[in-house]
Amino acid sequence: MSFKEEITQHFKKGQELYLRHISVDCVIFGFHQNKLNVLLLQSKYAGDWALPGGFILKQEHMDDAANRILKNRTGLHNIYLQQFHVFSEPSRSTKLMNQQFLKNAGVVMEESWMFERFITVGYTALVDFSKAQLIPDSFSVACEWHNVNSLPGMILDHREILNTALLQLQTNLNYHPVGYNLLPEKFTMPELQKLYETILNRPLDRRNFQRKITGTKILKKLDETKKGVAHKAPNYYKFDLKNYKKALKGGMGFQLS
Amino acid sequence: MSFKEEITQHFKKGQELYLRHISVDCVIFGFHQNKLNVLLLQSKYAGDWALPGGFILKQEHMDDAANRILKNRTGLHNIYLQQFHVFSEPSRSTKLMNQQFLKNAGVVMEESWMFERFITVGYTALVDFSKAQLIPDSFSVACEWHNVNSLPGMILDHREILNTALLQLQTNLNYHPVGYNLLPEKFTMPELQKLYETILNRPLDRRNFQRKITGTKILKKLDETKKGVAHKAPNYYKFDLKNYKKALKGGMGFQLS
DNA sequence: TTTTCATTGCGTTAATATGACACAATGATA
DNA sequence: TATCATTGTGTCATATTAACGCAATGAAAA
Repeated sequence: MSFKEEITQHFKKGQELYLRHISVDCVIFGFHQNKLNVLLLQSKYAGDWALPGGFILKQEHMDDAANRILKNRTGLHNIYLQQFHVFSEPSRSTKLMNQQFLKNAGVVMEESWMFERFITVGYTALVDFSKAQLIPDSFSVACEWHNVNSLPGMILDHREILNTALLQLQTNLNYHPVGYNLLPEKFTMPELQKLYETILNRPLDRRNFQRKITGTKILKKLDETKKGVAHKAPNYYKFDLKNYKKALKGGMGFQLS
Repeated sequence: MSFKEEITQHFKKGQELYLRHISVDCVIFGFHQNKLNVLLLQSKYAGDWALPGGFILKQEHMDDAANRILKNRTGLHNIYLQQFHVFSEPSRSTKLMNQQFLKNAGVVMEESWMFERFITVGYTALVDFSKAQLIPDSFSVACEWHNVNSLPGMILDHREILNTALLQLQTNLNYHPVGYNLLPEKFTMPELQKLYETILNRPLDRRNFQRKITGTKILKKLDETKKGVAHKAPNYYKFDLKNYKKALKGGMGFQLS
């Protein structure tokens, strides 16, 4: 099936499958080798990059739609994924923009549910870079991680959505724990600190960080040190899942210095 | 025009006017005489109470829709009103529930955009109880303030929406100022404290409260004391609007004891 | 007029949290 | 065996917080 046929099919089926006017866009942050990346798709014909997104099935919970999108792009599931903001600027997408996209694809349509105005709900997640199996959707040629400090051109208001998510991630770092399903089962304190530093984009005091994190009780210290490393071997920790999840809801309430 | 005609008209026009599947519900808190109230509408035929809500015009920003609803119910505008959560449970409203509502109203319709599934965006605001001119919408017999501690039966998931808003209001109290367009131009420290205590539903230490609020610089102390009161006359304050708005965005960052 | 007294403004103190830094222990590498 | 970057633990001055004391105020009571 050609792309033209595929997309035409998709557009027709979509009208029956999805709620109109509403989309979901996911800002999926990935952490790997002390870099904070975000998952982007390159549009087959627009050239610019887009957040992984999609629509809500007529009988689907919006959270499930977001999880479905995440799963389809990365193979990951059971990830802490949460809505953070609704973007509803009437001019955020226009009929002309959407038609242009199709024209580039060689498809001519006068009317479609896709040409109508969309309000989008932003979701954000933090995943383990290395565990994700990236798969582009049918509109895209590429599905890649991009460093948040060097982002390519992006479609519509996706840059704004991304910035909002990043700001929110940084703000929430003081109140909500981070790291589960992002770090390996066992990890060291310096590894956890690097994660925080990468998100905040600034250095933290090693000793104060340890004191504060330890104070939250979200960690369990293991009777094991990392092997085969130069210099003093750091201790292994794992998350105390019970307290971790409690902190996810209730907050941890400390300020990072 | 009878209600039956009116509602039939409304339903037909709505299809042209509004985005489908999306609604807005406002949790409008009102403060008056040291009580925290919330604005509710009583459905003409359902009996239960509902949050003031509505739909988004085809070319309207969602924030504008929320402000329009607030304005229509209370006459108030330029109020700090913000989205706080999207409620998208597929079963939160059903065709049967909506049809039943109409049947009660004596209107029989087989199909309507109103019967379709709705995702609703919750907005929250805090207004001056006494400045609001309450006006029910055409679906409602009453538009009244209800104390948050004694709420009546509510339709759909409106109770859950309200609870979410209240929790969020309490949580945000540590980071965002409250009181502007809620207290009179000039107010006393005990009055401001009462507002905080009412929202948090617990007493605060008078002296520590004053020290912390003063520390945020959102207040300007006036050279004037309240007249005609028993006991020592408290000083008047007003908000330093510049710092207040800065704190609205950036946060104040203190914990209330 | 004088006294009473609930309330306000300002201050104190102890406990706790924070930011900045010191130092010994570790263990692969030189 | 010595080196040395890194880790674990601790110290200390300062800031913040929670809890409370006390004199000043001024309408109401005596």
